[in-house]
Amino acid sequence: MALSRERILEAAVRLADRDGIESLSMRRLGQELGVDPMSLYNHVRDKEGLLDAIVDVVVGEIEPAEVDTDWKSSLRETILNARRTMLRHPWAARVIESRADPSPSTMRHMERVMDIIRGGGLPLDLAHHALHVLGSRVLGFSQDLFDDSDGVPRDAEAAAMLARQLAGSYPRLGELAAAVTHEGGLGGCDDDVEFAFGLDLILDGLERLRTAA
Amino acid sequence: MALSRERILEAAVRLADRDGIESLSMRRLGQELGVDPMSLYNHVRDKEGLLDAIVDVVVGEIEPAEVDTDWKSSLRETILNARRTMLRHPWAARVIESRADPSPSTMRHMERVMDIIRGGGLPLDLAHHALHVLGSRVLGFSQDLFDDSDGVPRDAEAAAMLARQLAGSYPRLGELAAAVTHEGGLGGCDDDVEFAFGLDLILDGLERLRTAA
DNA sequence: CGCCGAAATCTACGGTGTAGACCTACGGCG
DNA sequence: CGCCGTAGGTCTACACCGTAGATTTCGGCG
Repeated sequence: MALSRERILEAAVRLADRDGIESLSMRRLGQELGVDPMSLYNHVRDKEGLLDAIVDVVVGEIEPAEVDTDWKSSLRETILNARRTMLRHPWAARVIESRADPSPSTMRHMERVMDIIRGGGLPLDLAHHALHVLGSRVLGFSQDLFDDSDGVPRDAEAAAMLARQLAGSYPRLGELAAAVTHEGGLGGCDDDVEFAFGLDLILDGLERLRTAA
Repeated sequence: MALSRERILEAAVRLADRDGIESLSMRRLGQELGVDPMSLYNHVRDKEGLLDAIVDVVVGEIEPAEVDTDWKSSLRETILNARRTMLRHPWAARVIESRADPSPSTMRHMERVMDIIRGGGLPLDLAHHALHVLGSRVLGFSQDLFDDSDGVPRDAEAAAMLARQLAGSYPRLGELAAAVTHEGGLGGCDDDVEFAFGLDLILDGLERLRTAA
């Protein structure tokens, strides 16, 4: 089977999915394909070019939303689709952020997003703000500062212990941790609902600004 | 002058500021300090430990907000202070995102943020949501998907050209680019006002949820 | 002085991306 | 058929990286 750009990209994505992005080296990739590492350079400018390319592949996997008269629903669906894609390739967010310029499929995605926003009747300046405030969320990044579904899900005992010890130096975070780890009120911390909560808060804010204008 | 952890960290931050984070290697850093690279390992576990440490230094530079009765103003000020710090160290955001756990000064910062939020009267569950929706914004990351102050600020001619060529494949982005590059309506694209816009939209949304509850 | 422990250094190993020379196979053409 | 240009695969080699492990240096103290 002849080496080809497509085969290289497919293998690269597979390797990153399986072993993590830090394991994606030209040598490992060549090995994966049973080929000399230098052969890859006939199909890809350099490693940066390879990363550009697999980002393009992954972003290209995002499904467009169904046509829908309601701009908020369409946008919501598009962004949740993006998030689903990024969850399938956990390394992708980091790599995308490290690219200087958006890839073609990223441009296509942004165009679709912008089309939904403008089609919904938001004026150009508000649409511009919307793109900024949504930020990397339009590509499905949850952009959480740190993972507070920590404390190991099932070990409620240890989690509560950690929350209590946290409370010594950081009382406010301690009470939060205690509550999140089920001991107190809000049960657990579902990333999906948090993502949706933030997204809806932003979309609602935008709509309010639209009707105000 | 004896080598010390403090001197190492200071030099590392300086080097990253000056030459970019990708130039920060143990060898380069040793050279910067006129010392054998291996000497650094007497004060730092390994390179990851070094990165952990300089993140902690940078986040520690964030100034707390003045005491203020208005939680929204205090939080706004804290977050804008964080942003100022991050703008001084453009590499920091990327490095912070690559850490698995928050550093001590990050914890302190989060504690202050949480204290402001809770002090403002937001119930615990809403405070939890708030931390998530603010995400990395609490550390001042603008998390823009790509830099749309592109097109080279001063070269309005070329920028308009680029906008027009963009309009071929991506009409919605094209009209946006045209407007942003001053030719149309909204003049330019100020990252600071965009950051503040998004922040205020989120803060206002949170306040509305608070009063609704 | 001698000794000890910590800090600094030296050497070396296995990894990285990739430049440049080399080889090889194949399609087109006289 | 023979030839040759070219595209793609391979080989070798270089400069860099992080760091393990052995070794040397040096300041303070008995």
